[in-house]
Amino acid sequence: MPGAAATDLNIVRKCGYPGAMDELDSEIIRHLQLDARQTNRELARRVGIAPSTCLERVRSLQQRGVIRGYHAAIDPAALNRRVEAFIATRVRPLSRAVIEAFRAQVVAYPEVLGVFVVAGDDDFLVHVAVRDLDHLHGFLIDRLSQRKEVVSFRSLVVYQSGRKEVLDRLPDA
Amino acid sequence: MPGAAATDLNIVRKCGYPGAMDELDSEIIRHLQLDARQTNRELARRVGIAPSTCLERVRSLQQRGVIRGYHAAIDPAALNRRVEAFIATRVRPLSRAVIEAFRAQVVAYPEVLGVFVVAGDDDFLVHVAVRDLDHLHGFLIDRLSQRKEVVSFRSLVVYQSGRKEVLDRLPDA
DNA sequence: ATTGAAATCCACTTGTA
DNA sequence: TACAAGTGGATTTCAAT
Repeated sequence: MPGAAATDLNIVRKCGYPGAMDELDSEIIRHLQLDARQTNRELARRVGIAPSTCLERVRSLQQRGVIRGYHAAIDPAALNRRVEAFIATRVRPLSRAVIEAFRAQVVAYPEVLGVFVVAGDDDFLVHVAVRDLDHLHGFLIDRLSQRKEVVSFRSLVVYQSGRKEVLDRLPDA
Repeated sequence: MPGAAATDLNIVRKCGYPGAMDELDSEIIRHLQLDARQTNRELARRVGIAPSTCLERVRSLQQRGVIRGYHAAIDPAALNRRVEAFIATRVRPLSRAVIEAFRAQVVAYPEVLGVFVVAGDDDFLVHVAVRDLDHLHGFLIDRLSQRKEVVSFRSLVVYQSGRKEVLDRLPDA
């Protein structure tokens, strides 16, 4: 069926995502970002479709990888993490092997929230949340400085942070 | 009852969080970070308590603000956001009013994932996710450069990112 | 504070348009 | 693909320890 195949490809090209992502999917995603634990009935009512239809949509979104998971957001203070920082880090040599090893091993440290490989003067941005400033210092000298590939770093301690919980789909144009 | 008050204060000081956070709470939180949509029965079975007890613990954690919410994680590509970057930004004057206005208004831009007020050479780290490099450029010149308080910025485009989904509680010692 | 049972509500499946 | 109904199962409440 070449006609159908062409249509599918057009949809993929237009939306930039296989499986189509219409307005209904976007609405479902928006509501699940806001509250992932609401019942399927609530969700269906809010987006204006039947519960069974809604359930099918959600399962499709999960299977397509659009929905990657459902996570509880925890107060950092309850996890004993009152100090948050980004650590801009430079490593040498800048080879694929070094970058990959650094990324994988650093993200495994319990203090680390995430590791970003970035373009610019710095090679990495390491996002950490630790108990206090003493423990940040401890992380820097006991973990980061111990690594042979690290040539320099500087800390950007976070005084305030404003994160967005619900992200809308950006327009194609 | 001064004895009880002293005990409560000791608990607060020791755990760093009012309401106590024992091992059971930590286990519940760990499982809910991994999968926020699992049923209460599953969760209860995994931590080894009765479903009704588990429900009570979860509700207490919510009421105490330890659990802040449940959010679905969405593939950025499905949201038409294939380019991610941090933008280190400097503003002047560095007054409380300017900082607060910048933070509140910039986080409201649809491209922005989060805004961090940081210590160091840069005043802010603006985390964005946009359609492509052209749109990143567009954000920089149409949004950021338009703001009177912005004196300079530099982009750190993210090539790879590794984020942690489950955060453990750090030890008190 | 934790538990077990009862009642209500929801998810999942099947059938149909 | 979307909807409607029925069944099995889960959530929630409540009484008791």
